[in-house]
Amino acid sequence: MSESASTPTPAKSMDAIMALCKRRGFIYQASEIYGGINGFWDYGPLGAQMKKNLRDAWWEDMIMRPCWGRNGPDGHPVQCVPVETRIIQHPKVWEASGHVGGFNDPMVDCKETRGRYRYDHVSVFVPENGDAGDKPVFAYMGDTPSEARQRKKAEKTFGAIKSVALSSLPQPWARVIAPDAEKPGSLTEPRMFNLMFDTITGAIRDESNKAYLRPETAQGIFVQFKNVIDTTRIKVPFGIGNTGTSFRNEVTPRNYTFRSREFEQAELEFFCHPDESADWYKFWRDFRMEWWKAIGLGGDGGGNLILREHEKDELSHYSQGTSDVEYRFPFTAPGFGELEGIAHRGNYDLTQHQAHSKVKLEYNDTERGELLPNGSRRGEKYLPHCVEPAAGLDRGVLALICEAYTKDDSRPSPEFMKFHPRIAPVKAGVFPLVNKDGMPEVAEKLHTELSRKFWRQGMIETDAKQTIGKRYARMDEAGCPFCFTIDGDTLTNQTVTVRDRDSGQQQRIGIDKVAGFLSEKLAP
RNA sequence: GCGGACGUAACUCAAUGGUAGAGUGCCAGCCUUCCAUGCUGGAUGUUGAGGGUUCGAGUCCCUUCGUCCGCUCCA
Repeated sequence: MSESASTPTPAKSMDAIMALCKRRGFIYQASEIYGGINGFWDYGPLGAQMKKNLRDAWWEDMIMRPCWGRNGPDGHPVQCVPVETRIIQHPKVWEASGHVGGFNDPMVDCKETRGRYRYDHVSVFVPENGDAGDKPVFAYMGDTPSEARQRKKAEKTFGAIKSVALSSLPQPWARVIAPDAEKPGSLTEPRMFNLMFDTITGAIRDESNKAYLRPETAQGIFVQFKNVIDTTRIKVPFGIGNTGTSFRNEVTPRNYTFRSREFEQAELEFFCHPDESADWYKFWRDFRMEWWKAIGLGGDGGGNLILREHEKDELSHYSQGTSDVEYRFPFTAPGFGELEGIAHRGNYDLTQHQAHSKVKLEYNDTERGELLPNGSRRGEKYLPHCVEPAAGLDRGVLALICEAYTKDDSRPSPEFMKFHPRIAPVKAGVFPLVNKDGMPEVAEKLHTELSRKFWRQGMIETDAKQTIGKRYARMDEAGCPFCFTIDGDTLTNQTVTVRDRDSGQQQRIGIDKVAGFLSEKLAP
């Protein structure tokens, strides 16, 4: 999450949004009848369809027709192919990727201040000769206020001091004063926080069969890079996309579905020549921002969405650039929470997997290298660079829900969901104005027709009970963009009214034009 | 993992240690020719779970699970 000084819109009530999501069947707590399970959430009927719509939109706009048919920075159409890789990979995949090392951070807690510190980040000021005798020594965290404060105290006690790692001191640390504590001896022994879930493959429970649930889908793509090259005719530059579930054993799942322990990612790894990678990075970064706006996060002039370029010191050593698409969630406002990261990863991952697997992953680019007398090129072998737009689909759903949630007490239906028609789980409602005089029959016929044509995109609902106002209000709450109503005139002139969710305004169109109308509105 | 707050119907919330309720929603029927506000009736709870104190616990105590806030974490 990051802060920004731009003008914040008044934060919506997260409690109201969560209540609506439960009430209307967007999101349920996982295993709710057993008391729930921390960090896991299920989708109800509307949520499941909505998330599918988001996933489909990503699949269509990133893989099947990338970037809406636009050319890339090389002047050619962007090319991408899909894969579907497994949650469980060979354990060495995660050693190569650095996750096995980096995901196991020992922590120490301070019993006095309740502070928690990365064990390997804690340093200690001790006397220069290393012998503190019976006196306490002073722990600190680099680059925090504790450093200067503890340095001052240490110098007062010992005069000349030096800094050593906490890990170099023998336990228990009875004479160590924790970074923000007053008294010595408050630090616990280091404890491991396993951020990757593990499991055992095979029937025999044996540590040697230990496997991990993936913390990201990306590695499955890198691991299959060579197969994709070898078994398709696709050429660099191109992308490989993958959607699927990942797991992170978050220390503190928080903020509704925002930080869940099980979540779905939509990741593209776009491979290109090193010389072109900076251009592709900028291209994808800008397109991804544009895409989120196009599916419904562009409200308020897009003011709740920002593209945040990482500072140089935030970047991994191999990266030439990383940006986050961030949304101003009600629980992060006035700050922002990450929806998607677009990272220039260089050839780090392919290099790692090549080294660990001992399999050559170089690409033979036959369109580069010196021109030969026969008119062909000598070719150039290289490890492609990679640009990675990695989106969180569950976070996307949550952002779209937060953005869509609208409270307007001047409306008959004060709470409604302003979903983009492409994302809305319910695409249309078909109602008889009153439940008699032949109207229900006409409505049922139109409902059947629309259902047959649009079931791939979402639900078409119908309802003849209660007043028309109540039925419109129900549709507003579900975020259904259009309602078609059969009234007395329909029976004589074959027209229906179309009600627009956001304005409440109506127009009449021919009943035979309804499918065409809807089709046009649902297009990307 | 620590500290704090909270947990009652599908939702929002009441209930002095003394018979678990309301509004909304939902269902049925009636009435209804365009925006939840017309009428009648109906269903729904082991008060998150488990234990304890008490003649009696939604209420007090303990344990546990979950949610929210802060710390921490966010590779």
